Amino acid sequence: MSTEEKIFNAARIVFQKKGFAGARMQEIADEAGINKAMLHYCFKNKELLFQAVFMNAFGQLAPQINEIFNSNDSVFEKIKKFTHSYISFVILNPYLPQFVIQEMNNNPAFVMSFLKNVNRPNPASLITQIEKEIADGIIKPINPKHLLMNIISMTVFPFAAQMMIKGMLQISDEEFNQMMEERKTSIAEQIINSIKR
Amino acid sequence: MSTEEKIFNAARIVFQKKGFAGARMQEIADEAGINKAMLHYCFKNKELLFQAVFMNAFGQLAPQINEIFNSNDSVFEKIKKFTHSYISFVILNPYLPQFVIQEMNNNPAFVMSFLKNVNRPNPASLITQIEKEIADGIIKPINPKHLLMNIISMTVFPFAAQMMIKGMLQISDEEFNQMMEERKTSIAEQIINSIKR
DNA sequence: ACCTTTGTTAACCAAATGGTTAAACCATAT
DNA sequence: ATATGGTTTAACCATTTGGTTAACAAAGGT
Repeated sequence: MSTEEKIFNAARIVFQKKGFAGARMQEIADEAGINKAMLHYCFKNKELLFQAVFMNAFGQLAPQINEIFNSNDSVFEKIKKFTHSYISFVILNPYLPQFVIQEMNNNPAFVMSFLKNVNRPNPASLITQIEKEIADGIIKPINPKHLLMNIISMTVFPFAAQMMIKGMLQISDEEFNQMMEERKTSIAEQIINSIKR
Repeated sequence: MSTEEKIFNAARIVFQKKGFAGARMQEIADEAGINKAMLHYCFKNKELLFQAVFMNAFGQLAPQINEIFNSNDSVFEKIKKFTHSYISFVILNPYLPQFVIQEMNNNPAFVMSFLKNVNRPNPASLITQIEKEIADGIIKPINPKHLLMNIISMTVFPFAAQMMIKGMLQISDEEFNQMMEERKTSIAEQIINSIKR
């Protein structure tokens, strides 16, 4: 593994755990097992190193989602595939959702600007499809944006608010993971059940 | 308004916007319009000032939720009341959810310890009630913890991930607020619709 | 009037932190 | 062998940041 990769991986770990403001360059260097000066040699400064990590994190999520959003499946099929593949992915990267959400809220300017350039998750076509299936009588009338919000909320929130959920429902790590496995299918069932004619 | 109150309010604003690590004592002092030394005179140090703010934030949420969770209403009634009152409250304190979630994730040790002492949102009795109504045939069979997770997710997530939601669905502040108004009732309808016999 | 307690400030301090530098290291081509 | 180029490090630097101090003001009790 090249030094640049070692740094990047270390940075990902530290930034995702502590956020931009809470992360320390020294801690990233230690995690990577190299001298702090190398961080600046490879990535210029904290800001740019962070951007590399953030873009990468976001870049992993977006295309996956778009692929499903823009396929030829029915809405029900898309919901099933989305929840399943999203949860599978996030189980392997549990810090990602909270990380992205936190930094988007803490630095709206930077994020909003880059949301216009990079290929962001774009639900536009899915929204038209939902409207069409409503018109065709396949789905009960509902505001498509609310429907999307509900799907995303149920899927992402338990990961983003992991500590709160665990504390409140008093569940262990194992039980949590098992519930997330169940949610791969249960969320779609739940949603479809409430909107199908 | 006493100096202590001025500091506390300023601290709430700054901490909720930037988080513990991102907040600067000087910025809090400026926001309060007083000298930085007063922060330490009144609250000893950053840690304690933060704890005061966090406890207050959490303390505002918990009892409100418990009141509903532990009332004599039916499950459906509780769901309606919860979503309505929670969203009403959070519209007035939009930074709260992300703040609490962020700091719980960034500092699990501190939070978990205090979750055992302070009266936390306790859904234990609601869970038994759900099990009973399932047995009575009022509600379709469902894991009560998943049901709770779904309710909380749909209610809280749009506020916690405000920037992401706005960016993704391309909605303005006004449109966002209007949707949150709609969700006061639509979430409960959605959920009840999917679990009622 | 005078002392004591409380509130408030400007100036200061030590530690932490992001960033730089100059020298050393090491592979490779000549 | 040696010069050359990129790579890596220890030591250093400037600024920021949480926290302290000592002086000062204001209020209250005697």
